[in-house]
Amino acid sequence: MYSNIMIRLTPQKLTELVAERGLKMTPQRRAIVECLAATRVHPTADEVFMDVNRRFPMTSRATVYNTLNLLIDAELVNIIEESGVKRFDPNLEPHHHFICSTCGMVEDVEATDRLETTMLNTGGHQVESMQITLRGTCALCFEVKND
Amino acid sequence: MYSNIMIRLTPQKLTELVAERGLKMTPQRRAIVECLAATRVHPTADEVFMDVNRRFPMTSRATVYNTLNLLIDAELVNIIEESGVKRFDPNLEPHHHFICSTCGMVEDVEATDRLETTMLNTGGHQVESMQITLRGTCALCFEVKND
DNA sequence: TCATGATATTAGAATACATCTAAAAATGGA
DNA sequence: TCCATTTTTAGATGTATTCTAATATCATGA
Repeated sequence: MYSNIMIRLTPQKLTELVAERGLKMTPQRRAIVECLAATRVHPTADEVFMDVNRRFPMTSRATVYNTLNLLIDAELVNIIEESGVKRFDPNLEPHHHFICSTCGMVEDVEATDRLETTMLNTGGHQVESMQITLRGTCALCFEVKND
Repeated sequence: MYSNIMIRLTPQKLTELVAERGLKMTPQRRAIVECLAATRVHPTADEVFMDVNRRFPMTSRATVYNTLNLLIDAELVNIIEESGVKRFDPNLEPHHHFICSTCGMVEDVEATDRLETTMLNTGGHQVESMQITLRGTCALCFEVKND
């Protein structure tokens, strides 16, 4: 399902960001980025917080939120909002999402050129990005339903 | 920009819903639906609350949230989540959205057949709906920036 | 290496949005 | 009109995020 050439957030990208902006490299920032870089489940802020605290107990929520916001601001992480929950997506390759209405799972869907070429009438606004969200029942939940 | 044939939530639809489910018709429910039916700005729950309170002072937030959730459950209203804010959309015609990154404005974008025919590889999941979100700078904000 | 100044982290308070609760009020059918 | 049921209400509670200000850490230059 996933190819290996996907562009992803890496610890190296954090180092670049920190240098660019005159920020400081900290173990917390590194741990948060490593957590994001290692997962494909689009974790929530709380999931990142808990993951980081396994390795760095005493990491505060404020630091997790600050770092996530820093990464979003730098466009190294995208945000997905669904059912009142924000999820963080470190996949930098243009792509879309499938969200399961039953279990809430969010999965990346490869973008195709065909769909990127939009014919939508946007009423004179400057369009900078396009995001498709597919909703439905994931293969697993569908199986559970029909047994 | 908007055609007149758009399918929209109407007070009549509320009446039908209430009859269908054995619920009761109340002035609060009617006022909330009238507020939604009359607007194209995709109001937040708080905006609905304030609008309804202009005509019905003492309407509680709980009632507004209950009614909005009832309408969402009945699929008479759709929800748009952006920047941590939920907005309510009474346009029932399949359509997409443009969101201005500067002012936060959400505008409906007509759906075209061409785009509905998706060629996306969805990895064996059952896709039930497709929602496109375009982001950028709206005509007004673009003008302000460039003067 | 160390001192220095700037930046980051922390715990807990504050805020914002949404839901829950239980008592009072309103609805609509008999 | 009466009555059972549903709805509404104000305020409490819950949940996610941001703010605060004191403390700790980082990285530069001496």
